[in-house]
Amino acid sequence: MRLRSIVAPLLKWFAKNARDLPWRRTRDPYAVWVSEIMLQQTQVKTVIPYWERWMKRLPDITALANAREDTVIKLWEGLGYYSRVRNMQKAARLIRDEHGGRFPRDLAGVMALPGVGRYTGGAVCSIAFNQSEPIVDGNVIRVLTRVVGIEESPKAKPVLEKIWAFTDDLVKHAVARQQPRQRNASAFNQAMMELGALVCRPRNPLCGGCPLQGRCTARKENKVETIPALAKRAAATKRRFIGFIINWRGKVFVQRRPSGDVNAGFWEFPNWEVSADADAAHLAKANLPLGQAELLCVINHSVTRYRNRLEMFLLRVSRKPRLAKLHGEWVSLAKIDKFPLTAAHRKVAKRL
DNA sequence: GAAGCGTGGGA
DNA sequence: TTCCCACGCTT
Repeated sequence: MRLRSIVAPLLKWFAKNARDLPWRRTRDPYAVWVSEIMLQQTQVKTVIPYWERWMKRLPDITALANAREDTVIKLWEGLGYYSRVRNMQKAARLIRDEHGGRFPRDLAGVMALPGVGRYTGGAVCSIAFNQSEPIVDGNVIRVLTRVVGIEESPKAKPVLEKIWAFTDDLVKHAVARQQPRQRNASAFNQAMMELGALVCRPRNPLCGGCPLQGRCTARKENKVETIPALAKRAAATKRRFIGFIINWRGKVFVQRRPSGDVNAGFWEFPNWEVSADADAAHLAKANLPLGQAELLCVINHSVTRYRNRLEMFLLRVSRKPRLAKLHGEWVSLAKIDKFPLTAAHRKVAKRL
């Protein structure tokens, strides 16, 4: 197939242009897996310090499996998608208990871990073990739709399956032609993603520096700006929250989100959702003591399709209030940094 | 303000 | 079984 002719120039380009990223200096499947989970949701620049801190504190499966949940969650604070970090610890415990602590070595075994799907399974198997498993992420989709000139939306199932079939063929071709001591399944998969990240960017791609420019249909037909076809986005919903910093003798009250909830295990200041158009009278009826509180700040915080507005009030009390219905702790401001807070509440804490 | 991004749970 | 969307933060 003609598409196979992209493999050689791509590998050559990658050998010269690959970024020196910390997780590229290891083939430890645990380290690769940690980096892949972090990279699913966050850009490289942000992930680097998180990955380095994580690997220092939890250098292997055993360390992660045996760590306290608080420790693990704290290491993830600020990355978002917190169910993934809980899945990672579940996976580590599963490896400890069911696999004798040894990371699974095949695609089915890796994909059986919670939080690992087709992409991450293929990434770990190709990058850590150099197995010729294909991977398709946003970068690969962009590179291939452009090179091949696919104008239909890659969200459509048959289109996506076609892209998986292309990469599957390409990674096997890359391995078939590899020289001894080369790691071409690893290099090919990373090269596709690296090209998407550095050259074949979503906007303003650097076609002039692309090793595939002579083979790219989108470039030839002047469709680089319209391929891949964008999906229409769901409308955002506005939500409004009222929260309190209850300050008693220099300590503030924080509560832990229960397991099963969004952001389970994270801490936050007491807060409630109120209707978007609630005014002071409505809030008074809800028994919220706004009268004695001063507005500290308003945090606008976007989460997936929600535009959240969090109004935080400062309430100073001289007697320790009985907050029987709220399960939480009084912490001094100096110690608030030790608690994993959700992003919006971390912003609030920074204003204190 | 819009776009980007894998997995998994529920429709 | 297949499809849709929640999940969170950054640029």
